Amino acid sequence: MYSYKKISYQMEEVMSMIFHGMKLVKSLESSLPEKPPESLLTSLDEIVKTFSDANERLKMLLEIKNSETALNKTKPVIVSVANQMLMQMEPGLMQEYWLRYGGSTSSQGTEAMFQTQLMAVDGGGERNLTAAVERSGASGSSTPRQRRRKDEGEEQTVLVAALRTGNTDLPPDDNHTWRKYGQKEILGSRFPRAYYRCTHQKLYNCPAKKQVQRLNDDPFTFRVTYRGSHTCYNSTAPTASSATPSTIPISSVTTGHSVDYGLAVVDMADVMFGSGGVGTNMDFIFPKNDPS
DNA sequence: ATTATTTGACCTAG
DNA sequence: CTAGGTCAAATAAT
Repeated sequence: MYSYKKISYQMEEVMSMIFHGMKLVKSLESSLPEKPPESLLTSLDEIVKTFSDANERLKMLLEIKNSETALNKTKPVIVSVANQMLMQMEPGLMQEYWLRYGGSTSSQGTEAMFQTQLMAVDGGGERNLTAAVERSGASGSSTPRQRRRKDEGEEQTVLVAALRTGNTDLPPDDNHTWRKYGQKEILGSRFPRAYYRCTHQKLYNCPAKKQVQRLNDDPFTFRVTYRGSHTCYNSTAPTASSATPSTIPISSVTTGHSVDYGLAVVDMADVMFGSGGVGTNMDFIFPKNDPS
């Protein structure tokens, strides 16, 4: 049996794959002129495979979803949902495609990209759903645990002020989701150092980590050190309107570069599958503020 | 029932 | 050996 948590988690993976695909497209696009045919082929292969995988995965998810909710009206709508999501996620990319492939007012380019994949949903490809979904089964119990190497790329240190508002001043909140995995007393520091890693480390090897250390002299300030940039595309939405920086950078030293996407994939999954209980609310098709 | 945090053990570079 | 970083089992939170 599948829980809904599981499914929306799977949805996250699908969205991540799509993001990755789009990234590949962009990178190909920017280096298109000076690309030798061989490497062009390689790039295209990779892109096709990425989207194809996402397509397969999405098909399975929809099969599951449809079989679990006796209702059946999702299919025609999915395309527009995908479009809507893409517009939210990558307006820039959409625009590019409109210009290039002569779309009209609606998002033709991207629509075309996805139509092929999503139409296939109707084709009722009977697949072994269970096999692919519950893959993470038993493995060799004694893996000689690989140890971390030294120096994992860039490093960025930021000083942030603790929140003055009332209570515990501990969690400075950037726009990523972190999972604490350790805490250590540091020699010569009055306060412990906390270790976090990206929550979506599982969504294939997102290496992002951070350390949070309260300053000795100024307990109202934290030193946050970031290591590795996110390869997951699941930043929590920094909505343009809600510019409430709960975290105030005082100063920063940067040696790296990171990409931020506008909307969390997690939220995408919620749009499509809802975050609530099982089999409820088929209105997930429309935006939250839909009048109806 | 799943996901997150806590915390001592464990690991590795120096 | 020590110090800092990470793992993972127990525990808490949702």
